[in-house]
Amino acid sequence: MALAEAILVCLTERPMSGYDLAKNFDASIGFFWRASHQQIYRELGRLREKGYVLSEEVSQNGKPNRIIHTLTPAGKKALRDWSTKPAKHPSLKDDLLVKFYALENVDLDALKDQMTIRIEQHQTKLVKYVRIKERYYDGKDLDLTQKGKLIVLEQGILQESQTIERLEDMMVKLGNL
Amino acid sequence: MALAEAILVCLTERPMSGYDLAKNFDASIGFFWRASHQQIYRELGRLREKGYVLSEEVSQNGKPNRIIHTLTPAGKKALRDWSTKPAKHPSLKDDLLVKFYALENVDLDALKDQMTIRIEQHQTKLVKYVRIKERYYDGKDLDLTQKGKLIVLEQGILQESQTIERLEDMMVKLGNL
DNA sequence: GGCAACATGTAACTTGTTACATGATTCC
DNA sequence: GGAATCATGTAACAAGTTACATGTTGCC
Repeated sequence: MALAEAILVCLTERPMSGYDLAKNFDASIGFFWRASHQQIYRELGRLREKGYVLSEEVSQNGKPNRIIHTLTPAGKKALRDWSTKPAKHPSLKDDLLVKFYALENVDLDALKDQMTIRIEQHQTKLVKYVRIKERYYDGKDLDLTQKGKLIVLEQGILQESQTIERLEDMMVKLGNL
Repeated sequence: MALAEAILVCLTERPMSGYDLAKNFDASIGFFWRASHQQIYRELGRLREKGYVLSEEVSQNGKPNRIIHTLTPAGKKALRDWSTKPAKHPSLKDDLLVKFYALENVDLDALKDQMTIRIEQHQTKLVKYVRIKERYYDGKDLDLTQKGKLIVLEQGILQESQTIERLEDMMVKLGNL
């Protein structure tokens, strides 16, 4: 289970509230590990119990109070330990490909529409990644952590553009049946 | 939830036992939808209750009895209905990329080892796909369903080889830090 | 005799999703 | 006045994992 670790990874950057984390999981780290705010709050509770994070309430003028979670030395150690354990193969589950597996029992027009939507989703992602790269990484001096993030970002950019190409190819094949 | 539908899709091909389905989820359809035998048996129970499959015990000489599940017309209809509903974005969760996100808090040598293993896993998959294509699809006359499977298979082959390239590129970058 | 493959399941637990619940501030 | 964003959570349920449980046949 790497949700715990994904949260710890986020907190290496800076202490954050559950809300901040949820936004992060919608943006940066969420590009390859998605989690809802409910999951994050539940997991934060467990991390607190284990002593991997320290949670402190901070009052803000006007706005509701925030609870800021800070990575503890124990949390940092847990993260390093986890990093040495073998990575699991990523879980793959794709509706769309399942549908291709029984073309005779499927609505082909609906499938084409879904392909179009899927392609657009990947294009949106691609644009997002490229913008982030240009804004935060291009032409900057980077430390080790930033270099790691850049590697992932560049791999994401490649992956998205290749995925789009493959989906477009599938669309053509679907049209020529 | 598409596990139910993935099972129904498998059963369009031919009636099968839970054991057969589990093997299928280890091989063909499992390339983009993984499920354990426990999940499959549980789901088969539900599909039976809904009337989407018909389950009949068949005795075999010597071997333990098998329970053969057949897709019903209601199941076929459910499948077509499902096919028109929007596909979900595939769930992405990748340990390995999470680890890249906090390079300073991670064991770099261990990470490299994990990358090597990951690359090998994709190579194994690639070989498997290519063999299946050669053995069952190349130079054959194909019906609609087989054509759909071939499309997925070819997209899988491309995906795997591109993934291997990207991972190798990441390895090089990791070495040059 | 032992191991792999065949064959089907239950139980306990962890993860992930959907819906509900509340309340403040800021911008239009 | 209404919508969006900020901010935190609970409850119920669905899906996925791990461990347990049992018994056969066929091959070496």
